[in-house]
Amino acid sequence: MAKEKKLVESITSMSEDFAQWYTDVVTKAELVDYSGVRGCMIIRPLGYAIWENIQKELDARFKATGVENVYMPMFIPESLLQKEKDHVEGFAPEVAWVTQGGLETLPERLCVRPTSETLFCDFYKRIIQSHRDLPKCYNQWCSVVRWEKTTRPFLRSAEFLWQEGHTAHATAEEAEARTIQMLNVYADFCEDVLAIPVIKGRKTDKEKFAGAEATYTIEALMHDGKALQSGTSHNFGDGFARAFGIQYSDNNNVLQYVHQTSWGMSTRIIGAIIMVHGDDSGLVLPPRIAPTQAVVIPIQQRKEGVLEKAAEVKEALAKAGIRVKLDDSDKSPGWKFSEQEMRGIPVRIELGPKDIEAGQAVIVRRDTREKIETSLETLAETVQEVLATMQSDMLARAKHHLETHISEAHDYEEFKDAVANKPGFVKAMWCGDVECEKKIKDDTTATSRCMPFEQEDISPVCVCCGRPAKKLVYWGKAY
RNA sequence: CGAGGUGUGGCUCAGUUUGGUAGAGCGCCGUGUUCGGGACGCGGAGGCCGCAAGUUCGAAUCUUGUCACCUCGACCA
Repeated sequence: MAKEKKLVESITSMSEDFAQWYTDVVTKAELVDYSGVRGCMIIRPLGYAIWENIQKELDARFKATGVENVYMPMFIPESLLQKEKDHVEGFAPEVAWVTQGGLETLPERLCVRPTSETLFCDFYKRIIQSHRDLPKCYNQWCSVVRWEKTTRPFLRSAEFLWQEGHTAHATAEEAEARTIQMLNVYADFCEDVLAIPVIKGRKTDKEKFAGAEATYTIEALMHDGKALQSGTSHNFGDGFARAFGIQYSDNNNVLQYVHQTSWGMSTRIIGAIIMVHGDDSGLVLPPRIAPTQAVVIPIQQRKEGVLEKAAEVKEALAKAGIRVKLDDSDKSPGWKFSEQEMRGIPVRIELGPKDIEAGQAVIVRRDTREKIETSLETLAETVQEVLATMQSDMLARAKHHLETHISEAHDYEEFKDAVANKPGFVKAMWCGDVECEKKIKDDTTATSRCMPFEQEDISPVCVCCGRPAKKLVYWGKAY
């Protein structure tokens, strides 16, 4: 009896089958639908509204650091893509090609952008001549295409939405500073707005972006203990500049190569919101990102005055700046409760004849189902408070989950046991040799997630080979 | 790309072994009673069974081919 009743029978429970739970939530909360094109998803109004909020928040943060938005073509001539060797090798297996225009075969095939470094480089080469032209800090919101073998809504789709920032700087120091700055923008955004704590660190050479000198990442931990790379920021050094010939005259009139960065966050982060906060009743949206923060559910709505009062309450909340809706459909209240929970709306406000008589309403939190009876006079303020509390509680819970799912391994047996039996990140020392990374992956399927900025020294030797250790690495199974 | 699985009203599926008038539940439409955790009555609409050939008097069912999707691996945000 103590066991919580599962209110929504149509969602597979997390503990039973996490992958199926994810698919159920994504489709039943109407975030996405499958399309007629393999691996491509239809993002439905709720899913897209979440993305719009993400865009709004991130865009403001970018612009506060001096970033300007542009738009690049979605096609890249093959010759352009070929210019940076590591880059093309990294992306070649997953690009889509356009070979025909109208009825004619194209003289040079066009790649549908998997990312736009080459286009930005080609453009920067033309518009940068002097140190006075620097820095250039451009960003674009667009979709990209990667011909993935297996796909999942949000987590890995053949076409996905993202933003990609591309900057060019006079010095290596400036480029490095910008790389770290943008990583911090992502990390702060995840914590403050999405209530998702992340581990910040640097990727190993094996895991870094094709063509980058250094890749920094934020890694989030999903409810099932798997890691999700949630945003990346790359320092290209002058590698792309040399490949594309992007040079400027410094103040001594000496030609110098620019130093570049790029950084991106995609609709994949919506998958993180789902898998960090969701529960067996469906989606749970952090109030700050929720398209609808509160829904007013009238009880016995055909009774005299109920709907009118409900509409009044809704207006009052809207006036206070709360994103609120009134559900006056003729479904039963129980149905509406489940629907609200499935779609992750942070609070619902129940309002029936009894409440109206008492001059109150019942606020119910999505995350805890706590019921709070509140006077109608102070309802807006109380809802604001509840939303704020819920936001911070969600972050605290996610932090607790993260902290309690990090284990340490000092030798290989301990490591293999941790990967197999302790879901989450495993901290272990590494010698820096890619062969050890490969062996670990072959033996355990875990990959290096990052070398955290906050380094510790938990053992003098590599967890894999026993040679002297160079770095502490977070390892884990990843999406 | 490897291994498995599934295609039948909007959804979930039964029917296929043994060929013989296409079914159920949910949803949907109309209507009335309901309403504090997925209400109920009555009436109704909706499917050439993924697609294409073949076998047969007759194919959702048998044969061959083909396409799509899902799950798990290898590759990636």
